[in-house]
Amino acid sequence: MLNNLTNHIKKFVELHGIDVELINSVVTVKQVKKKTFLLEPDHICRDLYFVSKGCLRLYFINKKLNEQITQFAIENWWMSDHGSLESGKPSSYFIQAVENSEVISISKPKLEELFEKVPSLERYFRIVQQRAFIASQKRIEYIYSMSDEERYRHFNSLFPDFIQRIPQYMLASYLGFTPQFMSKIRAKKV
Amino acid sequence: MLNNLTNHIKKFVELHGIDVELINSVVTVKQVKKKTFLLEPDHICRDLYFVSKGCLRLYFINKKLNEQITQFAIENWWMSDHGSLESGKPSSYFIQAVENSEVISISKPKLEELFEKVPSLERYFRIVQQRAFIASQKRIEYIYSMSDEERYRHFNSLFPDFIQRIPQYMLASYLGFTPQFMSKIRAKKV
DNA sequence: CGTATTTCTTAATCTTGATTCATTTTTTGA
DNA sequence: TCAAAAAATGAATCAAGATTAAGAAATACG
Repeated sequence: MLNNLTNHIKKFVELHGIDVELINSVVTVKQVKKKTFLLEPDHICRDLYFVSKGCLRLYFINKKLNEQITQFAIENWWMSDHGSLESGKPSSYFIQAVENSEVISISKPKLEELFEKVPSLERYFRIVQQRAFIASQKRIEYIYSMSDEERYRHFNSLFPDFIQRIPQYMLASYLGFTPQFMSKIRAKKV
Repeated sequence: MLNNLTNHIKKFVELHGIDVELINSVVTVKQVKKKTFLLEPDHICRDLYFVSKGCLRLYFINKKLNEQITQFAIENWWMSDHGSLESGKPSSYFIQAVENSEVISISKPKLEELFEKVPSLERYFRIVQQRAFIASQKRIEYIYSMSDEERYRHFNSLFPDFIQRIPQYMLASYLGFTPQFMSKIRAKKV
């Protein structure tokens, strides 16, 4: 649904009818099946993805050849490899659909054009970017102030329904420990 | 130097003479002595700080009653507790000068006003915010893909002159390990 | 359906970096 | 300039979580 995006934007800035049309004219809606890749390593990331329905994950393969998830995006979140997008250099990340999803994508050049035509989008993305930064800082704070076990329990209490949506090994990866350790603490809980 | 700020902004967006005047009319320059606090826990963070000279650190006291540094800011970096600034809730952080520094500060309401009068600042802060987010994500990537020792060596090779400026225990804190462990790997190096 | 693949669990052993406590070195400021 | 405080080092012991290696339980899908 195209409206999901512009409705989200309207929560932060005013949009006129013409703005909505302009935005909708440059984005594309994609239905992506579970396990589909939107980005793979060695490719330059050229798009921003807005999750209108479903769930995406961002991950890379670490030295021990395990998947390391660094981000999830669910409804109303943006997903991209901002590093690659900004620098134009090849990514080392995968972006993959965790569930069958609907994604609204916009290319970087189209977004730049939009900024000229709809200046209030600068503000929208400033605010969205700021929130992402705050969340990211909060995450670093948690990494440095809680043990893995504490962080697992904390995450559980904050996002009880999200953890139902994804396999446990993905949450273990996101939280930075092994599935085995996760089983251990879950067993303890009872 | 007031110019440090506007010169930095000009690297990202165009500013007219009048914009520069508007900006300079709402910011304040402060000379802060080493160890001075710009923010303390239980206070609401009301300002953004631009480091024109010197170095600031952002830290909190963790459960084990140790200082946990989450950010440094040197010349041309912004520093704030964005979480407290945005929510208006009390901070749990300290912002402290690591060296005698010069800081250009702007209050949140004044910044909001500025956004109305100088719209290109929206773009500037969007870009700056985006870079901060990318750096933050990169840091999370490093945390999850390197051992503490690797991260120390990596940080050393990336910022050899920065590590000269700060006490080692602060770097240990920032990297998330103890000063004792840091001594150990430094001793090993020879 | 029923088999193959994916996901989750258990347990034994091993490693990295924390903790504790003592000592040395460096820096600060009266 | 020298005493006090701050910062860095060292070594012994300890703990959280990784690794390895099975096996069990879910889920997907032909």
